[in-house]
Amino acid sequence: MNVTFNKRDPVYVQVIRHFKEQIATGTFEPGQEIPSRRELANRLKINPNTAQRAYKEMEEAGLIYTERNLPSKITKDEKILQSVRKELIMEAVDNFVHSVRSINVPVEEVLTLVKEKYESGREGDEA
Amino acid sequence: MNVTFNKRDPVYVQVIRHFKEQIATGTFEPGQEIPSRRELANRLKINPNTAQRAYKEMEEAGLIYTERNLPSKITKDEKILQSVRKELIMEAVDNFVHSVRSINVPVEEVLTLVKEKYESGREGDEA
DNA sequence: ACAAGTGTATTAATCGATTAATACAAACCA
DNA sequence: TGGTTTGTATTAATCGATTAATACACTTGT
Repeated sequence: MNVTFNKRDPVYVQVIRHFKEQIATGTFEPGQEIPSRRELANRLKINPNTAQRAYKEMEEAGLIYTERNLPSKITKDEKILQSVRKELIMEAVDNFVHSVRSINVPVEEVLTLVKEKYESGREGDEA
Repeated sequence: MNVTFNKRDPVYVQVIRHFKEQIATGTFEPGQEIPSRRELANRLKINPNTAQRAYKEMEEAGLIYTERNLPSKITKDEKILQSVRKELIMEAVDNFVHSVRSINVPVEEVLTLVKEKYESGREGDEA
């Protein structure tokens, strides 16, 4: 549970992003308990309401669920879990293609650059 | 000179981006005159100060230059002109690779998706 | 000389999302 | 039972970047 915040995006957005990445990589199991709002706030040194906001949006998106006032858990819905990965990928691809298209970069050049860049930092998996 | 603004990014940032794209694609020639601040503001329906801010930042970056109070012009420095394209591309590639790495997408899958997406919308050149 | 168009600088207002404060309700556990 | 921990809701404050208002200086062309 290590998150480094940039100051460009809102904290709650970055928290959501972090959870989505954990889900997409399979670090979170279906049904797994996640930290309480206050617990997460303590760990990340953020305001409890900010944690709450992140959790609330994730719950509305079906990523987590809450029964009574027990600690929230990762959804067990495999469809949703898989779609998280797909959506993260598609979003990245869409943004990227849009960017390079707007400056007329040939597709071959694009592919070469991506491949090189991807393989250049190839050790372990730092986010 | 057609710009569609989103409401996520500041206007002046989008204006700069627009000019950079024009430079990167060669739509602007070295030394070419560009619209005055007020003229641009009129065309784009934005505040003159917003146009000024965009121009000021572009001037600081060496993209344009101003002699006395004549209309500003695109720089003639080929080094800078070329670097604009390179930087736009590199920025896009960096962001993209970072995104897909953080969710462990294999490079082959990434390349395939980019290629497909890139070639899917293949007609004319809409930004 | 004058009018209209440049670029520039200083200062102020806006504006909205984000973050925070606080209180409430329910459940669990010792 | 009582204290602690859940989740939740409502409201308020903050906060900073972005945008806007205004005035000035200079040049050009008629």
